[in-house]
Amino acid sequence: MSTVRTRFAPSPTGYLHIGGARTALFNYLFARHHGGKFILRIEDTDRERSTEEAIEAIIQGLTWLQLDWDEGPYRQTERLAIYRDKAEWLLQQGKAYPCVCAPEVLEAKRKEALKAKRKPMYDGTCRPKDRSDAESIAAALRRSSTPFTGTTIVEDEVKGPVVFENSELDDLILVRSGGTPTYNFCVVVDDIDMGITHIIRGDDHLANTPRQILLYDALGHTPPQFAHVPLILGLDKARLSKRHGATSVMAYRDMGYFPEALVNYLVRLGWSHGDQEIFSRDELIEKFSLDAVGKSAGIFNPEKLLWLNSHYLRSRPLSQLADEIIPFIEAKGYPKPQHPEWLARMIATLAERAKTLTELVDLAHFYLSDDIHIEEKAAKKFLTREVLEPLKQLIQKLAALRDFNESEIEQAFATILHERGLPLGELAQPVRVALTGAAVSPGIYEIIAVLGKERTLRRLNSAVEYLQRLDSPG
RNA sequence: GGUCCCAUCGUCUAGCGGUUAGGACACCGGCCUCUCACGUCGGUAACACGGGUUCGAUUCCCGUUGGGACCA
Repeated sequence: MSTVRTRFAPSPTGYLHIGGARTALFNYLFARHHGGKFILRIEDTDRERSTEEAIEAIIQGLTWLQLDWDEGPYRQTERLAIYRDKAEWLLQQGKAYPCVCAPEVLEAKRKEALKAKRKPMYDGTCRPKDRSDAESIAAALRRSSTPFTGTTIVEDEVKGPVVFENSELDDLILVRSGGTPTYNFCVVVDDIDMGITHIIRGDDHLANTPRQILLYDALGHTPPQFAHVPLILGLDKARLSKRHGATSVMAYRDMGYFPEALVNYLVRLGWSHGDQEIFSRDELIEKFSLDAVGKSAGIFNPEKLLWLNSHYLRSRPLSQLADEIIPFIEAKGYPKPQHPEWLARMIATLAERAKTLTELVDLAHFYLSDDIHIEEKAAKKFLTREVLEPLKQLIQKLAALRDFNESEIEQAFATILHERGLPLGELAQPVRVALTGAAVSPGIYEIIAVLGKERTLRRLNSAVEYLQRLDSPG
């Protein structure tokens, strides 16, 4: 019995982006579903573009999403000897040959082919006509085993069988003249070496797959199962990239998103399970399968992600939110609240109104700071002469409360309203403006209770002063 | 340009020959209500086009169109 082994193999040229994260997620879920292993491999043979920071960033992203891997990170740059050995072996087997064509010559031929509207393919100049002996491996190596006829079929788990004419495939470069192995060669060698059973990757790799299959043959191995998942597109239907806004996974963390929400969003972009929208991690592992992965590319929809995030925000335990919100409070420059319990009470009034942690902090401004700004429009509409007396009365009543809790506060309001024959709105709105600076906020009693007697009275008193100034012109 | 992939509401999708074409996000309205939000009820909105196959096509096949990817 062969256990399932999948891998995520990013090249460390930048942060972990949305598309990569989904590929990693699918690999992770598939492995977990089958009780197999999920392997992380860093494809850093392109030394020009690979950086240590990028490796760190990718690891950080995967960690944040809790896509934990079982092996690795392996690094291709640590495996160069293996590629060299394999190349040598292919050479000895007569399945590869040295190619000494000068890059300029190849380039010229390519341009010529393009001009003549022919497919730019290697013309096989260095291909051994008979059984010429391989001299130097220092020259670029090309695989010579590409058949001229027949077809190579990719039996894809997502796309179904995809047929390629072998005549369309040319001999590909295995090792460059400088001695560095090429991408296609390394992937195959690594996937064989690491016992990968299922290659789940973006469908931008589909066109490379037939050549890779031929390489598996040359190396004497059966190819693994392939599953090419569609790419994620931006709003303009072009492949998702930086110009479509935030594409870095960590940027979403910084914007106050939860990893659960991002995972839930990404998994549903291209995969479905009937009508279900919300999935716990365990459910995903239980239900994920490749045959429910769609064939067509999906457009990244930030609004749905936002909705999912608000869902997770609302269903999160308050104590956890109180914990998670602190860095966001500090990032906005507010003093760090000293009492987690109070913070939890504050969040309780706000949670269903916020979609992200960042938004939660913004909505909490009047709790977090006493330096509140009263919106002019709101003041004009609600802080009018008529409310001066009711406001004064409210201050008295609130000041007299022993238990400053919601029901006591509500009682105080009720008494005043009853005595004066006022509807609640006529007192609640002015108080709301006085306490928060705006005409929109959580329920008035909860605000007052959370703010506490002292801060409430201070703000109500300044509102009274403001109203008295209105009354004494000049 | 060549090769390959793809095509259901604006978006993500269900559908696997016979459905009033379902759900979700977004949008619009009602209800709830101290504002906002949540919640709830309802609404607008899709099978790209043309040929076949079939008693019957959203579904199967072939084209067209459109989009995407790879090749440099």
